[in-house]
Amino acid sequence: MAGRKKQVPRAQAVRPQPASQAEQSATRPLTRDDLVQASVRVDPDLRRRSELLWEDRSRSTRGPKAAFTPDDVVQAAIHIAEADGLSAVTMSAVSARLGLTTMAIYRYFPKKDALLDAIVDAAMGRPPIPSDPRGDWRDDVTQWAHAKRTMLCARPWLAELPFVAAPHGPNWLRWVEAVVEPLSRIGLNAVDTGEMLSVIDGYTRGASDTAISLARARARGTSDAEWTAAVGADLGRAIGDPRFPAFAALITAPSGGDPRTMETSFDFGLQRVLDGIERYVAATTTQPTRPTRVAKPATRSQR
Amino acid sequence: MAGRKKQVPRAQAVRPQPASQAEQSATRPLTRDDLVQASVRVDPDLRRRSELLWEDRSRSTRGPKAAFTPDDVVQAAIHIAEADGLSAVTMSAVSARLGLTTMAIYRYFPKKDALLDAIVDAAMGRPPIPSDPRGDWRDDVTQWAHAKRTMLCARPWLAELPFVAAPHGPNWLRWVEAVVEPLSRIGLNAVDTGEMLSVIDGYTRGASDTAISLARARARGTSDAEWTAAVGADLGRAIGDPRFPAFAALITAPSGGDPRTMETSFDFGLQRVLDGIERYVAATTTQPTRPTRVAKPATRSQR
DNA sequence: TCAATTAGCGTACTACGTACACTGTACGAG
DNA sequence: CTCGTACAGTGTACGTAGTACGCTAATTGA
Repeated sequence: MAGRKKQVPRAQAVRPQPASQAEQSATRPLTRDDLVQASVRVDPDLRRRSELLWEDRSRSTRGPKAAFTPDDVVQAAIHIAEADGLSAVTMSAVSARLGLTTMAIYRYFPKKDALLDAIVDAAMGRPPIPSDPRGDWRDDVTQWAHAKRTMLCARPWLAELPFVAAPHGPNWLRWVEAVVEPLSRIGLNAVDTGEMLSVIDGYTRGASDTAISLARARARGTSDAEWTAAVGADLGRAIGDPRFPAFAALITAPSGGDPRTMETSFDFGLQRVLDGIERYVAATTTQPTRPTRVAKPATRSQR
Repeated sequence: MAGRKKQVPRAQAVRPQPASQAEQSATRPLTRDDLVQASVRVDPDLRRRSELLWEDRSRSTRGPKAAFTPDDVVQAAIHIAEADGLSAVTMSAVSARLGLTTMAIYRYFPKKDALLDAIVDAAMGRPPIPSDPRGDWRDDVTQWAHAKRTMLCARPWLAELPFVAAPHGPNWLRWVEAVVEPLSRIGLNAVDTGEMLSVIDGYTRGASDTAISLARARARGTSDAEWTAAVGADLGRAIGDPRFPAFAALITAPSGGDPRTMETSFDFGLQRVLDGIERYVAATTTQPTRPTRVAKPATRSQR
């Protein structure tokens, strides 16, 4: 009943927020400070899901002993997801794997959403530990990005979940911490450091999509040849279509004997991103009075 | 029956591809050329879904006239998604909106998957048209990235779909074309142009996540204050926790009177990415014999 | 000892996707 | 003009998933 679907009455039209709130960040733009403010009044459903990720689940000793821990349930669900994909993770399947009946799972997680939250966080695992605090931040960030990409590719079923809106659990914070630490070594102020975090994490997740798609196809039993054929067939529709001349030229151009694998491509792009960060760092530290680089949308601010 | 779930038998263990294929891109690395190869033998289900996106749906004149077009169905579904979220898009709801019974939808789309594919492509809409071919590529790419981000934020329910594995429809190709065109103006070779495409699109999608999350909260009726409180409450758990010192320091640091909105933050990061690309362009064009920049993973290749 | 608390079970209800058979309609070949 | 073919939409029914609710039994603090 407390689900978040259909909270809005059907009669309400396309624009759920008529005029009371900004639709983009126009009238009341959200700033970083807003995010840091203390929580006052939160959607109780999300609140509960978040708490389930963080709270210590060992309160009462009364009653019969539980046969499993919440983590056992999560591991069972992850096992099913690895084997048969996320769609096979049903409450029945998870309980059956533990030798329980369907409803027993609800003693561990009140909703399937909450279980999925826990699965996401557990599946992320631990990030690599950065080098010593005197190491080169660029090496550590590179290692982090590759590790995150590898993690995402190893669990392609994670991409089937709405990654964005899930509550942030301990492992999520661990991953963030592992990249903020080297980024903090750059010497930028907090705001800029946050921007760099967004750039690197954004690139890492966004640019891993193709590899994730391949990994998912493999997990489904599709051969690499089949996958490339399917993707190639879609992209190939651009060839000869007058609507897509530039893209058609791109994919038909010879690669010139420099075949790059997906991972080296990822690394190549990552180094460009890090180059851009370094250029900013150089410009900032050389010139202590950093100019405010606020750009109007769709307009290049600075180069 | 033809679904892609449970194709792999349950007994198969965690690693679905034991030794026949490479697990990462180690033994048989996939290169860009593989993608361009002609299609031979493809998953018939995905094949069909892709064809439904491209084929001309006006073949036979026999039989009764259809009351709607496939696009009418898609628009009805999109309307429901905008109003009540993606979970409200059921076959019943879509047909009811058109004044039909549930099963009538299957005359237009054989599976819900196929309908969702069409919804995704239609919801992407048309990209902005690049400036004249003599314009600055950087302006056009910046405009494109902002437009894509705006598009994603305007339809936050798109993020609930597994964006990655969906077939690529006409609008998807239009968006790609719209950014490949200015990228082609840089003067890089095809391989490098493809890399830059990946960098920019990856950053754009990945770095839009927070804004999408906010947009989704708004669509659900959550106020901005509630959303910031929820996110802030999660992030705030880092404060005081010895496991997350760097991140705690980051979010507790004063912003120094330079509050950036989400959109300016996005643009700031985008300009860093474009800086990195420009730096590479400068290095490449100055020195015609471009060195092969292939990095081993987790190791910086060049700076 | 006993009352409170809680693990797991069984039943039942709802919603959703969709297979299948059926009805009626419109066109085109004869 | 007619009639068979092809197709739009309907109605029914089934399987699966999530989960509300109440029950039983086990465990332990008071």
